[in-house]
Amino acid sequence: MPQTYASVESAEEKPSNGKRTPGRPRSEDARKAIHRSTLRLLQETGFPDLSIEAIAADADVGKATVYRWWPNKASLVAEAFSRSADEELRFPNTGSVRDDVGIQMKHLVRVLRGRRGRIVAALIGGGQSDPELIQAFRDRFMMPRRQEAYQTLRRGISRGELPEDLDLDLTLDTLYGSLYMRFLIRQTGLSDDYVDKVMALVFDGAAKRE
Amino acid sequence: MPQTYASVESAEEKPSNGKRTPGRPRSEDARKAIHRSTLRLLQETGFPDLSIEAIAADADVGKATVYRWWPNKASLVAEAFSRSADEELRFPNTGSVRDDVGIQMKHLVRVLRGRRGRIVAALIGGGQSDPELIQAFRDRFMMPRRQEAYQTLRRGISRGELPEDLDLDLTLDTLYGSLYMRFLIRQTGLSDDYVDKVMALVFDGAAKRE
Amino acid sequence: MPQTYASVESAEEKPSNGKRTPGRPRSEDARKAIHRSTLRLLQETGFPDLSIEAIAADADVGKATVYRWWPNKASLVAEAFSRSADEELRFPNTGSVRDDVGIQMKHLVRVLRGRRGRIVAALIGGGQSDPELIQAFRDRFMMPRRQEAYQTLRRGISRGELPEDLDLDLTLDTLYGSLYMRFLIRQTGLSDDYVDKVMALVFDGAAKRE
Amino acid sequence: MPQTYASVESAEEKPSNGKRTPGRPRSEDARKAIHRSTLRLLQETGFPDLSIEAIAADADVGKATVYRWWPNKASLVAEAFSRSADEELRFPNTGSVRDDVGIQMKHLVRVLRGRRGRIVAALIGGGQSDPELIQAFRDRFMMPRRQEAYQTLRRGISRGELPEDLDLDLTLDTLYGSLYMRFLIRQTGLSDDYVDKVMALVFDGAAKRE
DNA sequence: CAATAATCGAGACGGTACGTCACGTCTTCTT
DNA sequence: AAGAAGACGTGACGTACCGTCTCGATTATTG
Repeated sequence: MPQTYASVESAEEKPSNGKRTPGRPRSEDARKAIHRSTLRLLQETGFPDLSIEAIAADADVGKATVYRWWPNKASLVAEAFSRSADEELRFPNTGSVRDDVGIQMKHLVRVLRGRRGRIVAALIGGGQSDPELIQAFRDRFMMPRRQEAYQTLRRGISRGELPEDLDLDLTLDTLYGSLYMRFLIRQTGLSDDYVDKVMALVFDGAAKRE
Repeated sequence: MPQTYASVESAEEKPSNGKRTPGRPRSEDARKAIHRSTLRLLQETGFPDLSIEAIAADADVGKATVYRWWPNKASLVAEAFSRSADEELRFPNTGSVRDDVGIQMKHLVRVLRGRRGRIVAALIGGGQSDPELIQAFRDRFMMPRRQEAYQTLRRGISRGELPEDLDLDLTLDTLYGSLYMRFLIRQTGLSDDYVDKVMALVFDGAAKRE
Repeated sequence: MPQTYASVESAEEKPSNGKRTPGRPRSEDARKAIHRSTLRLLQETGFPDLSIEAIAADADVGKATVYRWWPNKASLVAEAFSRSADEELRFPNTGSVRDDVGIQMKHLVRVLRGRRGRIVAALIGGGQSDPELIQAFRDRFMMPRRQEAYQTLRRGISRGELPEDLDLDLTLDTLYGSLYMRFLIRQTGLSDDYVDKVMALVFDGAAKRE
Repeated sequence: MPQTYASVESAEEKPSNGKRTPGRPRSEDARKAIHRSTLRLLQETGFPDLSIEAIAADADVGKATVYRWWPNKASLVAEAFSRSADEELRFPNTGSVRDDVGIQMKHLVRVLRGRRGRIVAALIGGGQSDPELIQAFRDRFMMPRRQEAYQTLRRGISRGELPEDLDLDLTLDTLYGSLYMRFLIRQTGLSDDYVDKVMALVFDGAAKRE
């Protein structure tokens, strides 16, 4: 059966050796309709109230078709989300680390405050009780961006804007953790202005300079 | 009806104006047994798989008794958790802001990594699709601690350790956001050592000093 | 406890020996209100959907007050109904058996077709699965009338209108069974005209006279 | 949806127009097991104490399967009963109306006094507060027999045993009403001998012949 | 006049069954 | 072989009543 976890972690399904598998091929229409319905219903109801029954009905698809290709709700949501992943969260390269990171953080703020924010919240929220879901979120959404973030910070180091021994993960977890704190828990005060203040705090420090 | 959310946000149930409410009084035994079973089953199964059916059975209580006093699973968990809320997360007063905050953060790290961490994760996770639950978490768990945090930071300001114009919420969201980033999303690297490094980063800044 | 079956079969509760029992006496208001609510709700919902919860609420009475005085729903309904029993179903004495019985049967038809018919149907219907209820119906409603019917038929015999060896129960069961057949099962065609035709059939016979 | 009352009144379920309905077909095993359990439990407990929960458990069937096909307990019982309906209540053709009707009435007496009597009582009793149930009883149990009864009486008319203007429904309601009076209300005295006496009374009349 | 006693209303209690919903699996015909 | 359709057994949902209980308050008789 193809619904092993490989299909969640990588989008590879084809054996890609000349021969095609016999029988009716998988329907691309069904796959797309399921993704579309998943994302739409996820925004409306949140992860725990999202039912596969409803997805199948909404996508005009048999329930068995969903179960044939995805082992559980989490992997379906993770895949649907990552397919809709955006180019708008790429890091720019302006010549200034602070600008590069600040610009990207503001893009993220826009995403989180928009309608896709509900999906991100659903993924992280659902992930608290579903290890595979949070894993998928990390692998498919967070890590690709973090790779770029590393490069951006390293450019800053090589330009002398940041110290050579800077702990990249620590820095990024603190910068973005500040955003997620307001997004997930405080659920208020998440704005471009806040990004500027977080940047200033983390780069310059809270303590009084002597 | 007592099952409004007021009863979750404040522990006040008694009208306490001379007259008692008529009818058989609420059973304290039942309330305690329900709390106990809730916390126990929550650790065993996680929030989404926690069923009120199971709680009632485990507590030797009628299902209706649960529904009579709590409008949903979320509020029940929130209340049960906050009743077990800890003295161990108080802020000390050592004479140094950095020490005070650092010590408290390390206590929090210990809680999050321990068995009560599952409950915190369940509350924040469940709260992503239940506004009342995250509200309850903020009001009952987070805010009491934050009040102490404000005082601790203000002591630091008055002692000259921190600048007078310090944005308290910004500072705290960044410090604790860094922890929650690793607790909720990265799910790794949460340690006393990490607390020290976050403290150093936020207080002294990431940027190279001239 | 006073709720033995004596209290259903006879309305006698008072010991009626000079001494009154100590303590607060039973409330007549409550008893009447319960009877009233019982009959009203019985018409609205039928016996199986009649709940003691609803009766108590409707009568502004504690549930325990109902349970204190009646052992079950059946006895409550039977008593409430028999208290409302009518003078309008007495047998007249016109000098003709056929007239006497016909007039009474037409009165019964009017009762069955009216709003009290629902109660009779509820009693007989409920009695099919509750021996005490059908027993109460027989004892309290049917038998008092049948006693009068016997006398009416016997008057007819002594006047020579009916044969001396007439089986009274057989005759009455057939006359009234014909009505109840249309009331309970066929639920149509129950009218004064039908009474006349039943009378003619039973008194004169269906077979062709030679 | 198939669970309309049409499916109770007529046994027709198949559309039987060339095409089958799509999807997994209804399980005949489940249907039979539910019927069997219904009849068995009905005899044991009576209609009001018969729970669909218990039927489903006894039949090793999901509760939803019961609710999918029957709108309520009443229709389930009615259908289960009518499926077990008997050939033993057919009218014979002996050449004498009185014999034909008498024989059939005695068969009915045997049914009512036997274990299937409880079911008949449950149907008529339950039907007093459920119009659809009594309707189903009439349509499925009573009317088929009454059609035969009409023919039997008409044979008697054509043979000159009965007058040409005989009111068939009146006659049958009176004959059978007499039996049901003793079955439903008096709950005593229902015997073959009683049938003979009812026959004599209704055919020859109660009044004294001149 | 106080003490005693049974009632009253109110309403919470542990239960049971309700009828619904979604689960994940299955069985059919069609593509 | 995959598709849709939809029935299947399972089990939790939240609700309604069951009959019992525990309250304070009320209303009588008894000492």
